[in-house]
Amino acid sequence: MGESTRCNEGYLQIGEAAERTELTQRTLRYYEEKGLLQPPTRMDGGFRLYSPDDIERLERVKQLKDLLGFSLADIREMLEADDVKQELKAGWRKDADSGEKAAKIRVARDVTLKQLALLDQKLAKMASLRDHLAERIEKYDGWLRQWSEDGAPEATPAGGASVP
Amino acid sequence: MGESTRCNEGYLQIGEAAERTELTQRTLRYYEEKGLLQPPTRMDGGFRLYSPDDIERLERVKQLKDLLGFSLADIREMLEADDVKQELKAGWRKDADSGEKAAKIRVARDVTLKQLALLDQKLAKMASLRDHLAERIEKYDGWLRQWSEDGAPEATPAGGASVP
DNA sequence: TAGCACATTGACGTGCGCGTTAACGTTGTT
DNA sequence: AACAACGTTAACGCGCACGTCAATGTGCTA
Repeated sequence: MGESTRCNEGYLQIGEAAERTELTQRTLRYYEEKGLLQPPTRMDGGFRLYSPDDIERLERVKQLKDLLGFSLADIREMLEADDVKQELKAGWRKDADSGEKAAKIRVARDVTLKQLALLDQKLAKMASLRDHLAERIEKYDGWLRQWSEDGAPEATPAGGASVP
Repeated sequence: MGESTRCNEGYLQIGEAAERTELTQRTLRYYEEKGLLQPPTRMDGGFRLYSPDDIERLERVKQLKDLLGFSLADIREMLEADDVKQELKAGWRKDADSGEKAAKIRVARDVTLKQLALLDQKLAKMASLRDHLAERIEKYDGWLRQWSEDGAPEATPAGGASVP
């Protein structure tokens, strides 16, 4: 078969996982080594098998790295809150006493809150920067208008980028 | 004198410049080496003297680095638009023909526009991430409420971070 | 003029985030 | 059984963004 319906239900080998996430195999192994993913399951021969959840996590790592420019260590920290969520999704019904559960959830909640606060700070600063840029553009346009009225007459059909 | 009213009008030596900007002397020299600043003026002996404009620029570099996580090369590019602004501020009245000026300004404007578009993309993605985090917190709170109603009764005065 | 804080260049070192190569094992097909 | 395609670990290398000496020169003060 040319098309690959290879491994069990949506589980991917490292090559395919790398393609899907647009990361390199080296990077996947590196992230595993650095504890950003819990080690994926292996085939009998030792080949890594990435679950859909693993893929999801890899995509979150990528997102965080591209977006925030954080170090992998920082990202590792941030993802620890995710882990609690995963533990919830998995078989937690029949687990230990509810006090522990609640405590863990509270920790995860607080961590997430701090992340949110941090993100809001960044967003605010970036918004401010954005406004500065916008102002500058208006100034430029002002100078250009004044120049073309006052001085030499020149057509000015500059290419524009839309700002939705 | 204990207080330092040292160099001429607001010009700072590298040590003080480093303090003001919260960067290291090494970093300042490195940024200069990499062309992020035009080389500052020197005293007779060769000591660097940073003008207020230099300080401003350093602070912008820092802001861009912290905020966006860009490489210094990227930042260098972004700052080239700033340079045009500076050229405007300086003696440009009696300069070359107005066609050149207008062309330069148009270039700067377009570069700035692209930066703005990029920033808006980032902002959008970050806002989306923010919403995800907020949703998660609500879910956590939901679980916690359900647990405390359904199961063990426990006081829950978790420390909160305000989100203005 | 001595002394001390501060600066200069130059060189080497460091941690991160991978890239690259080598030597070797596994899978699936023919 | 043979073969290509894919995977494994281990090790070295690299570019970036500086940190950290070392040897030397400068500025101000006493």
